[in-house]
Amino acid sequence: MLLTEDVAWLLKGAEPHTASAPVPAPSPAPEEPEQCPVIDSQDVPLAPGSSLPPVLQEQEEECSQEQEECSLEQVQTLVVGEVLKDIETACKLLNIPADPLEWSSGNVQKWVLWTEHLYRLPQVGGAFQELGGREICALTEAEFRQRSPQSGDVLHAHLDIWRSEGEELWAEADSSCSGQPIHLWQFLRELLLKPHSYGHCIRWLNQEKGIFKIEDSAHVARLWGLRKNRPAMNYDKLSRSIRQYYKKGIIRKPAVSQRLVYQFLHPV
DNA sequence: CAACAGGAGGCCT
DNA sequence: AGGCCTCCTGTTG
Repeated sequence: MLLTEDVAWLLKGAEPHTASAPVPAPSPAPEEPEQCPVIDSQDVPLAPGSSLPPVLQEQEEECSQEQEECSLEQVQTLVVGEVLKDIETACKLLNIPADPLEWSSGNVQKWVLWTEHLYRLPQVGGAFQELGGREICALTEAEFRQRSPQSGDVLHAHLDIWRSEGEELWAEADSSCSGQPIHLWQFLRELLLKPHSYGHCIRWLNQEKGIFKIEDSAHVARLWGLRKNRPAMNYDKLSRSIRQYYKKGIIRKPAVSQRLVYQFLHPV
């Protein structure tokens, strides 16, 4: 969760047009028109499972010495790749298009709720109700703050990232995410695969054995409810659905039963 | 008191 | 019919 937020500030500061420039249309990257769609960051020395911050620090130190442009570009490539993956995951989990311009008012509401729960922002209530994707994208940061004095600026920053990354993803995400309904076990696995985003509410105890623990039952239930459009979802009902998996051999209680700890039977 | 187990009925695709 | 959602009773730590 920290990562993406750090990334938000990093991107803001690193972008050529800083601060509140009145950007009318979602501005694609002004440079490198051809090679930017490469999401896979193979040229970057980063192990798949390793965390980002140490690398960033390393790069930034180099930045301050010399080769500012080159290092900065590497960092941006790295960061953009991570952000793209995060957005892609969120799209799948929320079942909304990656491009905010395509959002319905329901999608907007979902995104707001999701973002404020993911980053534990103060709840904005209906501040953005009845707004479609195009409308919320047209709002300035000031208007965001006006509608939500407490978290409007953060929401605006996140929407900015979605806007700049969205159109690259929407074709791919559209084909992969807006499909059949996701299963609960798939949803849980997706959360578990994004520990830096969801590790505070669900995490592996032993990934090899598929054993995981729900750290914040109410939070996980809320996210599941958002995904399924079930505002009344709670852990009591979510756990009942998990229990349905017992006889199907998808999830079980581990040998030593612990509260809020479950185990996938066919780990992947 | 919250998590846990599981029956039963309804709803939707 | 399968996969939940909802509501329920009862048990357990």
